[in-house]
Amino acid sequence: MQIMAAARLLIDRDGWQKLTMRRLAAEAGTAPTTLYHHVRDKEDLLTQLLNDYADQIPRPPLPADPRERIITAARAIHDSLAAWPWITEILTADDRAGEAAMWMVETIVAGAVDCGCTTEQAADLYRAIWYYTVGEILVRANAARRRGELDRPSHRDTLLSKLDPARFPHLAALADRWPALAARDTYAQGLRAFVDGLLANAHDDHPPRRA
Amino acid sequence: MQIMAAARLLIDRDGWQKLTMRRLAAEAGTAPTTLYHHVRDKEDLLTQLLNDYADQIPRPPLPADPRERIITAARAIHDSLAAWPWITEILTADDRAGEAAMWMVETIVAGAVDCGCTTEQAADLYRAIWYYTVGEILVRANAARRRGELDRPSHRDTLLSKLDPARFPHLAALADRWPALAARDTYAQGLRAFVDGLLANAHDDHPPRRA
DNA sequence: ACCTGAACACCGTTCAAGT
DNA sequence: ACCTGAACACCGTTCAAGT
Repeated sequence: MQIMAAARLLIDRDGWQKLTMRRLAAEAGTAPTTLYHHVRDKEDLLTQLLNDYADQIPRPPLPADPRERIITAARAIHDSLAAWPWITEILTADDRAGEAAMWMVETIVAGAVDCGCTTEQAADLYRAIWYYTVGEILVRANAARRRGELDRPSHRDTLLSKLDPARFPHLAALADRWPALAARDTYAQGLRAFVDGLLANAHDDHPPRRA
Repeated sequence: MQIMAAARLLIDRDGWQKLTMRRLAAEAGTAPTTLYHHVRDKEDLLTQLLNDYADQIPRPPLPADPRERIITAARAIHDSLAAWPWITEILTADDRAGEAAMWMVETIVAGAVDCGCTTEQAADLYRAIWYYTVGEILVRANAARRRGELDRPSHRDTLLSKLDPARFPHLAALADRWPALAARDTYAQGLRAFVDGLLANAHDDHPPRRA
């Protein structure tokens, strides 16, 4: 559909905050009111965009080891969302996450069960990983956007450099290295630690058949 | 300030999406243009609201054990943000997190260092916990808002109940229990697992002096 | 069927003018 | 100093009317 292509173009060029029905109509070469014959309202438009994108997320080959399957599935979703981070904002603001992402949920829950979790523990593990993934994408995407918009010195960085070393000894010592540290992509590393911790804690409550 | 009190009232009553300069002026009993003598613009207003709230977050007494200090600090921030979740949206969208939250960063970094982490590992640990915390609050707050707005059946839940059991065996089996499981507050449990996993992985790379 | 202009009920913000 | 009405440049959406 013509409209969806125009919407994708505008979002990539100007950011999704700048997408309005009127701008979209101008880009698509129609009247704003015409759009309402193709989508119910703006929310519906964004949902369709979300689902189209979700359907495109490639399913990676899954390793045999269940723990690695969990990590592979989470990383696949993370990397796809990170490539178009505004999608995540709709995903959390909106309910209609499509069936497209369900393979990831199933894969993670199945992996956790194969690691010896109960189904409840597996569901909790999935949710914990989802929270971590969403948070990482939102925080880092907004930080990146700000770096692009602002000229140079972020508020947080200047605040860090002026901290009282008596009250904040570790932060003051880290201040000049902080921007470089915060810019690193540590998602995968954190994910691995999280999965390890979640599985270990699950086994404490409910030891698996064979350790 | 009169204006800030009115803003808090409106946000609590109607949600922060509904807060507009014009509505706020009406509530405060002035003209919309008058607001601009007290705040630079709408973003400035939200930032002031954020900082006022952050200053109020109580600092809990910190236990002696460094791992428990990390968990206590993270939970204190989490619980405060969860009580007024829209704050988190501004916190991620906006850069100007005040000095008020810095004690939490310092406490977590210091706790990680006391657990044997290098400063880099401590900074990574803090960031990972922050991502998890932000994600948990945003996802759950939006889910709760939707439960309030929508009449009853969430899209996700109906989608879950119609899953093909052949392709999604675990999810299909969990479908009817999913809403109840997802409504549970598992933040603290996940936090503990995450901290355990992060510290264990850090020690693999860099074993602490005394284990 | 598909499209549209006019219109409605809103926004955030500026600025010259009032007390 | 503090406040304000008029105005500007926008929004999303509806609806009767056009082809």
